[in-house]
Amino acid sequence: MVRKLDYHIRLAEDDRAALLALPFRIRTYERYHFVIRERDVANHACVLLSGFAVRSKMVANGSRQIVSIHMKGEIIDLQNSLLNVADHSVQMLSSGRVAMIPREDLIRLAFERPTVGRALWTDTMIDASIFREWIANVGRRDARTRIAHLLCEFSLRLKIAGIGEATGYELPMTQEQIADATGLTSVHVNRTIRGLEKDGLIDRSNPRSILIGDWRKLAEVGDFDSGYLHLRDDEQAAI
Amino acid sequence: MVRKLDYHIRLAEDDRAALLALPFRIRTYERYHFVIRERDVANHACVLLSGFAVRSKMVANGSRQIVSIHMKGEIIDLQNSLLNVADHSVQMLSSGRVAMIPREDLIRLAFERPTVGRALWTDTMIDASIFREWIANVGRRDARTRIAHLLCEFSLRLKIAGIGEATGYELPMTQEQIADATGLTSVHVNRTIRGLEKDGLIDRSNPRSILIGDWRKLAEVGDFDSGYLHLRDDEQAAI
DNA sequence: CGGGAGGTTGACAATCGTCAATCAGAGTGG
DNA sequence: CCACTCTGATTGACGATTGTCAACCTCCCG
Repeated sequence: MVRKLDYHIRLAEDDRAALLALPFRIRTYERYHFVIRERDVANHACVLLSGFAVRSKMVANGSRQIVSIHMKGEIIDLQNSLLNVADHSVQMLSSGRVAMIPREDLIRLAFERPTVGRALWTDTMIDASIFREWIANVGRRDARTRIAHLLCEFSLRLKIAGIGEATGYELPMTQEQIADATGLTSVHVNRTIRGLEKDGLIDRSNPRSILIGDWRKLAEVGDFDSGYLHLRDDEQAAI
Repeated sequence: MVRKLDYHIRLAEDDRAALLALPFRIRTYERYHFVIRERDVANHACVLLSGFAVRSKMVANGSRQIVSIHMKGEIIDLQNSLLNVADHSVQMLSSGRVAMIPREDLIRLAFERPTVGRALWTDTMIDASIFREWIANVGRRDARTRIAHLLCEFSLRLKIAGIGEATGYELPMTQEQIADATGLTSVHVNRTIRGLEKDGLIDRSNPRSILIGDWRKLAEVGDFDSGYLHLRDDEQAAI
């Protein structure tokens, strides 16, 4: 988490130390367990220490929409906690550990140390930028493009976080979860993914991972422009 | 704007004064003019003083997605300015005035005065919450529900801002713009709106405004739950 | 009075969803 | 080791929502 916050706003040594000195409690969650549910009251900001998690919302007809996917090191529940009552659920995709930091301690730190505060605020902003891209993804792109876009985003974020390679990575999502993230049905996701495979863009011979044949080609199919991730210039250039 | 920031985080008199003392430059924009375009570098946070504006993104096939709609008093370009390079465009829906505050002055104030900082941060968070709801709206609801939801959100936000009534308001959007906000086509928006009219849910006898017959019924059709707007308890209760 | 933007409508096509059946693989208990 | 079960992937047939194309209409404004 410190590494991630340090990404845009350079943190001084004592800022890092203060972050690490925050009180916290660690909890382990099983796959598919909820860290928090819509409408609950949130008192803690949660940092994902291992595993993957999603944030999601339910709609009236019973279907759900995944609004973001998170990997280790990311802050998954700052938004709910600062707004007090949760407008979305946070659920584990795989088992993993979560550090829970009391809300007030984090807020105090944010304003005692402007650099930390600015880093947290920036993190919130980038979250919002990704939400905007997802609105466009779900609203204006066809199934093939949507899924390719999602795969590109995930591959790049994993690479930046030092968890995977751009050419392939472990994908902890079922096709139904991909459907919930892209606003499609699992059946259609299945067909679309098979189409991407047939065209040699991806390889799913191992059903729990993704191999990307030609990243640039997939990015083109997925109308993927990494600008919205607001990467640092050096990493932007390395894509 | 001060009024809006004061909404959740109670500002002291000197906090308000400091906000009002921020340097700014006022610009007037005509209808459809751009305040900022995707990929531009943003140096100013913009506050909408009058009129309406949208934020939007373009996708590869040439269509665009509106990701949010803004009314007077709202901060429309804080996100682009803090992230430096714009990931989306800001465009006027009607002519109006915009106050441009130098980014660094606003950031300095945010950390000099924690209360102001917390208010700005909260504003960012609520923006993000609305984005999440829009992802769900566009991803998982059918056309009728989507449009009804949009109309409900707009009506409520106008009411809270003291600009309109819940039962009816001026709607500065063409059907094509509604289409871009809901991920539909203007033709389908037209048909869907006519359907809502036929069922007596809304009245568009004046094409530039919306009259809502039965708010609760429209909210039900639109699967609208105001939780994601994070209203204050008193106003939440008054719905 | 002409031009243009936006609204309305119809016919038809395409994408995507629904329903349902089958299959493959992992874990479990006997 | 072998049923048994459960979850998730796969496939086909069919249907529904939504998009496309194109025409026409209605204002509003210079």
